[in-house]
Amino acid sequence: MAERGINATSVSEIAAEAELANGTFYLYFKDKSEIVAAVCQAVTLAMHNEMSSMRLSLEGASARVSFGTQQFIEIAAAEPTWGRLLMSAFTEFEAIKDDISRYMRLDVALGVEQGCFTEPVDEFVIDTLLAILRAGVRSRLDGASTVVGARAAEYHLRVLGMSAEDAHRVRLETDKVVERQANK
Amino acid sequence: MAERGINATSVSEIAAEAELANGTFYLYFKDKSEIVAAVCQAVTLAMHNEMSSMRLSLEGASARVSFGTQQFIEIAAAEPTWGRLLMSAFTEFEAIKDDISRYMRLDVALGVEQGCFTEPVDEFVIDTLLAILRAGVRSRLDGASTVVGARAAEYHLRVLGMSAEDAHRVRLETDKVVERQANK
DNA sequence: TCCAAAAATGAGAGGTATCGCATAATGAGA
DNA sequence: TCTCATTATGCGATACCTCTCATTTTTGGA
Repeated sequence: MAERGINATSVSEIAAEAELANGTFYLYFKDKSEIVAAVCQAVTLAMHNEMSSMRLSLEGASARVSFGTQQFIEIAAAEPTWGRLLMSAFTEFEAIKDDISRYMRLDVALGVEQGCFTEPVDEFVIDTLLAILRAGVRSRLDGASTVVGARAAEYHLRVLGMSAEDAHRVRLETDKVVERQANK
Repeated sequence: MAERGINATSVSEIAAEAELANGTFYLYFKDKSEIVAAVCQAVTLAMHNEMSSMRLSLEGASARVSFGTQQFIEIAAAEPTWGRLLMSAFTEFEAIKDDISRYMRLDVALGVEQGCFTEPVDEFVIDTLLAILRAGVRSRLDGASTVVGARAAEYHLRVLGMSAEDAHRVRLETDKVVERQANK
């Protein structure tokens, strides 16, 4: 599915791979989209694990948001096959939203507590941040440079209420950390 | 298609309505998605026309962006059938992006000229603004109040480099105009 | 050994997109 | 005005797909 695309992978193929008949597939998944969601959940979990230790080492919530955003985009770009799969699942399935936003929510809430974000943590801010993240990943997969990750990170901070200058400063500071992570 | 949904409308039905055979459909559209894009293009054009006179009466680019964003969301919410159609087309088809962003581009460029926006007008800002707009429409269609329109407008201005306070001020000022448009 | 529940099956209904072929429209030259 | 090659338009059988459902097979506790 990751290699040939979602549409090019038929349910019959999946069933055959599992040595089951076509119809049996539907006993385990409501429809084709549900298995895609399940795969994406695993992918996002792996992505979060890959960056969690470094993310948690950052004290400031704004730095965490900045780092998380850039890193998510870079990881997705480093594995375009999975990145693309994730993108196609992003809008089609509600379920995936929760998985991707889980850590984002925590960081944003922390930022409000720390006083660096003025925006309340509700469904709509999260949706907005996710939308920006998605735009960043898409752009990066389409060939844009690493700069889009940095910009997406700054946009996140701006939406959360930080001034353009502060957002820029925070993002510059996380660049070292992003660099360090890239060399791992 | 608007009434029963995209998926519930089969190509054969469309062809039958046009009094043509199934296969003939594909002489006019590459695939089903292409006719959806064409329909959406017409819808967005109608939406822009509906608000263009009021939008152009605003002098400041930031006010135009704020008004345009809120108004787009409200129009889409007022005609949920078309709004939903638009949303499903939004991510699936590149073509629709250009139609929706056409006027946004002009307003943002004007804002840079007027000095109220610091962000360069490139593909990625536009993608980001569109992503936020989309999140707003979706949220509104899912039952959120008119507040999401206002918030989406402020987020737009923040991403474009305005401080949270300035963005808020501009948005409050456009509220009267939005009100006036709603009563038309 | 029996049998109800659980698991699996595959035919079939309805969909999308393709393709080779048939027919209609066009327009340049005699 | 007629002819006819060329191009545009239309057709429907076909391959392959998704999802449903009546039916059959398997399983494991009594």
